[in-house]
Amino acid sequence: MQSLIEKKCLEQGLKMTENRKIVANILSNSTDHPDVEEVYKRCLKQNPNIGIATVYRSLKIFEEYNIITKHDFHNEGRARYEPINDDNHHDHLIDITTDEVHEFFNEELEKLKEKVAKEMGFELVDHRLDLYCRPIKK
Amino acid sequence: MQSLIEKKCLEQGLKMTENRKIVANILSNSTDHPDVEEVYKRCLKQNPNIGIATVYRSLKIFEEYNIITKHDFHNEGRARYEPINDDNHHDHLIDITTDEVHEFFNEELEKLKEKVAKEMGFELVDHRLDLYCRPIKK
DNA sequence: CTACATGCAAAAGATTTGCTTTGCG
DNA sequence: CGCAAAGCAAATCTTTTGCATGTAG
Repeated sequence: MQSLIEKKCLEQGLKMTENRKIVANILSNSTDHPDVEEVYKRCLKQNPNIGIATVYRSLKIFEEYNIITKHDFHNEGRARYEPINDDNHHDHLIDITTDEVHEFFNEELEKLKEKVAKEMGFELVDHRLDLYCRPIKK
Repeated sequence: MQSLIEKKCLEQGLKMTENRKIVANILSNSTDHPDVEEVYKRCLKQNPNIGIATVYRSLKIFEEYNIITKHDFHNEGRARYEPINDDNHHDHLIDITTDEVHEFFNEELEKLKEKVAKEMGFELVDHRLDLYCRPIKK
């Protein structure tokens, strides 16, 4: 069955090789914002011959076509990826005690971002909000 | 005259060597979020013998002591720094046509961040909001 | 069939580290 | 004086690239 990412690639006219399908499917089925090394490891299970350069190249292309997006939470020095889902924009809340990433969406927050940009004379093209938090102890 | 960063270092009991003073002063007097290479270049004017490793080490220490903060706008693969000024928290609006970084502060936005975190059962420790924008043409 | 994707290894860029010397407190 | 800082070069880590070969459209 064809993943959403794969579908978007085809719409954009990207050549769908075996490797690109694998990378696309892995990202489509991930909810944990994996880094490149992790994506590579998961790819190896489906194609033991894939090179990490191919993984880097695939991710870069998908990103250029706005099919996936890159993150650098906590400036950890290594990129993490997640699929872009147009009707599911969200921000991130990172639990600093576990490094777990939670997604959230707040309409009011979104409107406010637009408003601030407009007030400063800009049109909002993209944005990134990360909240680094500690769980409230009972 | 002693910079704010230098003062904070002393408060924390950090050893203030000539090089640390130089790095501290440069950052205190910068408003442009310079990257390490740029900080290094500015240091060289005051001490032609300083090594880039020293600049990296100083920045890292200042960051650990919460005296400065690191950014990775646009995932450009290279860290940028700015001083932390407790009574001057702000977010960033990046003009994608020029890469200029504008700072802004919006009380409502700040409150909303806290509120969202609390609703999810977390205490907000740190946060990062970057708006990537295009100037509105008249 | 042809242009583009791939694998591999080497290169590049950013940052860190080991070791010896220097200098702050 | 003693321990942490600095300089230099080598090491490390992540990402990119050159080149010969394979493959989707």
